[in-house]
Amino acid sequence: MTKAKIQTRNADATKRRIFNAAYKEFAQNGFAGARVDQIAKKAKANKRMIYQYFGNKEALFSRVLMVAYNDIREEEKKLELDHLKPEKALSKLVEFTWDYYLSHPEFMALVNSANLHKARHLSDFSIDMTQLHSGHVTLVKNILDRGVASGVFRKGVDAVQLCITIAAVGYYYLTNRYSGSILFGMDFMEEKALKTRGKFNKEVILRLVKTEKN
Amino acid sequence: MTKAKIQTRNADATKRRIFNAAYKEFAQNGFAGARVDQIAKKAKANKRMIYQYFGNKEALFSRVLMVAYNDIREEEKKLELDHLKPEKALSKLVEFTWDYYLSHPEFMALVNSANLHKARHLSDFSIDMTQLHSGHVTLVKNILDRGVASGVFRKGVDAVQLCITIAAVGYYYLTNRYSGSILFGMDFMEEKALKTRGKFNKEVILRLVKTEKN
Amino acid sequence: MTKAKIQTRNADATKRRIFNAAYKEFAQNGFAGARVDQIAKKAKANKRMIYQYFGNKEALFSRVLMVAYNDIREEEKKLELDHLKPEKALSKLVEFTWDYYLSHPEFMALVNSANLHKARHLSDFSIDMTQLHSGHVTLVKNILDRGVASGVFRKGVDAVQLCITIAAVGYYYLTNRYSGSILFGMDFMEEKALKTRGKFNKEVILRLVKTEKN
Amino acid sequence: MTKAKIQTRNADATKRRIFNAAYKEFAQNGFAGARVDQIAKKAKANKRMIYQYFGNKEALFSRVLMVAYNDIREEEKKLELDHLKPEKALSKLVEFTWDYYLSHPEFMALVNSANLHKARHLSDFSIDMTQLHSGHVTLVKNILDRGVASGVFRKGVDAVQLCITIAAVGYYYLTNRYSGSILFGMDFMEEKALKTRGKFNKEVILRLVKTEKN
DNA sequence: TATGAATGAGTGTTCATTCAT
DNA sequence: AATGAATGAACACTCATTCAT
Repeated sequence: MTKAKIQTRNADATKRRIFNAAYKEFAQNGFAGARVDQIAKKAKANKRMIYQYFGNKEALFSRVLMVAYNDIREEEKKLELDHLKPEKALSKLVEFTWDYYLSHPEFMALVNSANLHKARHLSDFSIDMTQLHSGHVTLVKNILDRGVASGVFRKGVDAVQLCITIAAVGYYYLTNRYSGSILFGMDFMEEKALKTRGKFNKEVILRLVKTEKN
Repeated sequence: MTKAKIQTRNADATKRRIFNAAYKEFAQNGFAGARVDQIAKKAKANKRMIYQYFGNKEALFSRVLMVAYNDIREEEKKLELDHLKPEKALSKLVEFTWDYYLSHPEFMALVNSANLHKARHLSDFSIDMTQLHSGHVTLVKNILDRGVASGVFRKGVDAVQLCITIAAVGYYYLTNRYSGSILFGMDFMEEKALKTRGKFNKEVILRLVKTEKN
Repeated sequence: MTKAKIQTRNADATKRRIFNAAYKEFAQNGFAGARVDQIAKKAKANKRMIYQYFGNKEALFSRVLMVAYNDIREEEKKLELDHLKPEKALSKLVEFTWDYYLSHPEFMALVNSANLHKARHLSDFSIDMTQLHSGHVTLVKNILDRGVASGVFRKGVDAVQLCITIAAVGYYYLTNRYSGSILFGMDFMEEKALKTRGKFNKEVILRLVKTEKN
Repeated sequence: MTKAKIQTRNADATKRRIFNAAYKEFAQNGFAGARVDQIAKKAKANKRMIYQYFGNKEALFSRVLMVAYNDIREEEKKLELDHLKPEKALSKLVEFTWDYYLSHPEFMALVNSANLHKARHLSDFSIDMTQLHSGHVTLVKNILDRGVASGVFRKGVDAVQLCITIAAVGYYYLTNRYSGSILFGMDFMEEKALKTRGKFNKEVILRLVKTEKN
């Protein structure tokens, strides 16, 4: 193994450590609240390396956002929903979305921060983002179409609006879990409460698309 | 003969100007990104006055949050939904929620920032907040109960989950309007898109609670 | 009683409250550490009054210093040492000095602060101060002279140096009581320790001036 | 070939420059009156470096105090008083103390400031300080014991009280040199006056401990 | 590739003092 | 005689970024 390779490997490792640290720091504190010093410290890297590898704080945040969005879609692909019946497929997607948010609360914090800054950190990768996401809409649209064809789903449900709603019902509950717990006087993160909400989400979506029984 | 007070040497007016400026600054930049200097400048007040009247940045943010939450409930009360038929009442509430978020995008930004900080700025007023909000849940619960009694709504829908969902469908769309516009490749804030979403929200909620036709 | 008189009386009372508050504040925090706001608060007076009555922070400090120096001499006069035998008189003076410092620790703090600022706050009253103090030296000198005349004190002890030393032995112990307690590993302010030191001071001074026995 | 390091990019040098500047600034203005900006300026260092190397203003003051106390003891050790006869040793110690205060007036200013703050800046190093100082007491005690053994010193003189008194007679005169000059109407720092006082101090201490002649 | 030292603009906060009534 | 509102400069401290090695 050549020296160049080792250096590359170390460089890659450093870069990855910085990225992971940045991911956490941005998620915990938002873009404005995140500290470059803290990222370097968490990454056990020299601060200078951050600038070497990522340019500056803003570019690093952009990078983190892009990867974050990519990750969720990557996971989604693994579901292989095309093999399932429409109703089951949709139910599983709602469940997946909820579970993903639940196990990746940082994702929501990043998205919120991105929007506070009017998504300007996304605009560099605008095209990639749109393309990446179109797969998601197509996925939902396919399920819907199959459901309509088999008569279990009603016609006329817009796929984009459905996508948004699937995300909304879980996202809102979880991103506002702290204020929610105070306002509603209950622990939003308690196991039972989470189970209840997870089930409720599926009901919201399915009642929205299913054909009325007769 | 008393004259209308000039803006100078008027404690109440200054306090109000500071508050309003803070409201905007926090909404635009989040808690961490907000600048006390900027608030003073926007309020055309001396920075010292901010500390005189509100203590410090954190207390000012707490105050802003409390008022923001109060405002939305105050507006809600004006709807007088008890006079309306259940279905109409619920529809109007969904519409109101959507319209309120639409005309007060700062509200969502504030709530997001509060949650980024784990709602610690709310905990000072925890009790007031809970009480304030309980009225909201009761309102929804009354509509639900009336609907069940008259047979238009199905039994077993949890009022709290419904409250959350009513908020969720509008909040998510609007708070993530910037990233959404990029991801879905459409302008989320375009008039037609807003109308479409507003209508969709109502459908989501009503299909969730309505009795199945036969 | 006329209105003018009441106002005067109130004005005097306010002035006195301010003065007393300033005395404490300067003693507790030194000149630089003292806060005008705090003085006003302690005095339950409007801050503006401080400037009305005393000009500014520096002038107020000057005033406090002058009164502080005056007070100790005023108390000293009450001792009527001329009626006592030289040895007894000197012993009583040492005791008085120690007791005064002990019961007026603020005095030492004020003097220290004055010296940190090179006594510029004293220079306005330079002449008064010198005159005031000359009485003190005279007092000691008289005791010394009487002692020499009666053979109990040796000749050639300088009155000024004696004055300084009488002050020094108590002042140093008390003004440095906090650092002293740490350095010497004992509580300088404990009752027994104070008694020991008080007695020691007298021994230092008397052995210094007394004729050698034969 | 190594070259002598330039002052820039030299952590140790910068740290030392900051320390020295802080020493002066604290001595001149006390803790409260000292300005961090001024320290940076004097040290020709960036303000940020102060925080990098010392944490904050309080910690820097603590550090300065500790070193200041250490320095005087370090110098004292060089005297090698054990080789001298008791009377000579004691006389030399009094002289040293006086000379040290005279050539290090900052030391007294620092100690005064530390005591104004109730020595809280010393408490971090409480144990070190006590231990450091115990050497000083032992030194004096040894001289006393040797003197008693050889019959030149009387029995029963407490070493701690003696230590305090040796310091007191010089410290008081010098720390209050500005007010003293005004009160006593003479220049405390004039060469002759200093000589007189230096001599007087020795007399105070020696008369205190020496055996009465017969 | 990597590092620790350094920077200047800025951060929230507090100060002594003055204004308007 | 008295007040509360207001000010601007200063305060301790921190930021993202760059330099020298």
